[in-house]
Amino acid sequence: MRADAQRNRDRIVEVARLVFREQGYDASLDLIAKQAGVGPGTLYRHFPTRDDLIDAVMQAWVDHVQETADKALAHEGAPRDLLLHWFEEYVRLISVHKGGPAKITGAMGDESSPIRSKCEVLQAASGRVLDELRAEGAVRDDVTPLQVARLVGGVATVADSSDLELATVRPMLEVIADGLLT
Amino acid sequence: MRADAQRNRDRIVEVARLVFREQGYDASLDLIAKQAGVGPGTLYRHFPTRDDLIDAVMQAWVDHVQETADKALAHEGAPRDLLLHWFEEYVRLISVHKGGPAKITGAMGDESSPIRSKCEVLQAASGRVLDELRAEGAVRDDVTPLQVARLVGGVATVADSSDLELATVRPMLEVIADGLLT
DNA sequence: TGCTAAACGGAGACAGTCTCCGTATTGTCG
DNA sequence: CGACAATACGGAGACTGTCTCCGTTTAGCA
Repeated sequence: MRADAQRNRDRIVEVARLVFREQGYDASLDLIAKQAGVGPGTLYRHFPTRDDLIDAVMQAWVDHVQETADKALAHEGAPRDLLLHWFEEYVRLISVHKGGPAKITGAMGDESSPIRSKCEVLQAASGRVLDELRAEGAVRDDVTPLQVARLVGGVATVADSSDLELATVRPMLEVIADGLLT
Repeated sequence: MRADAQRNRDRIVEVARLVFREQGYDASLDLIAKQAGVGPGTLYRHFPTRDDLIDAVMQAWVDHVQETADKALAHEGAPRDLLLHWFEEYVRLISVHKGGPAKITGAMGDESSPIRSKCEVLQAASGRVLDELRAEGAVRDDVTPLQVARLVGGVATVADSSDLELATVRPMLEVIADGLLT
């Protein structure tokens, strides 16, 4: 890629990150282009679809997911606590941007979504936690990690769109955790 | 209301029902107006917001909810079966239109949403089923009906946006049911 | 029949998406 | 260094959807 193209691409992603955080994932792309000091054409050439741009913005977020999963795994205590703790972190992780939960959970399992690659990291992290517990025989094994991700993602989606407090969300996560534990 | 106004209103609702079913709740309102043979102004006077129109469309749906809840309650069998059966019906009920689950679950508990009145019927129906089971001491009582509605609504939202089969959804509902049962 | 309040409808302002293509910049090769 | 592809830019503008304003029409009543 030509140097100027790279520069512009970086600037667009940087601006998009800020705008998305402020206005949610449905912010105007033309506005992002303008704020980045480029024409709409340039933005659309680099990122043909909105999802492509979101995908780029999420790159940084991926590292954060990895780290959080590591911490959750290091968490000492009863399986229920570990599970609940991870669920809470999971909800927090996918809720950093307004509309994030729906976006991410919807993309999960959708082969054609460019966001999916990012979801895989999340799913992998989730899988690690689940495997850990499964090895101890603490959770039922007739439910796939993907289904668990969707269950928790569903709660996060509702919480996001209804602006629910963590205190309201926790009992719902408890239900899922209890339903999962053997 | 003047007779011609009533006629137009009815026509708009009727057309909207068909269009929403086909294209989902984000179909073009101007198109609905055109199909109903009225100007956009007329549509927007009757229904200032999209939600107001959706609300009107849902009126018929409410009766259906009532009826389904009655049937579920008449369902003989173990509490787990009753619960699971109701959950499946619940998902089906709120999924009749594309985008319905997100719309309905998001409106739940939002005082200002015009759709909420319709959700109340759903919540009431859900409450009846839950109360029935609670009376038998079959389900935990530290979770509110609203939270249950959100849990199941979350699953439906994900299922809707990911086009999941009922077979994929059922295990997720089982998790919730098992987490709820004492 | 004539009047008035109510209702209509469509032109058009506005905002967002996305593309096309003339112009400008980059990097390479003689 | 200079010229020439190749690459990238950007913005005008087509298109779609939302929503409003206001001149025109109509229903219903006296």
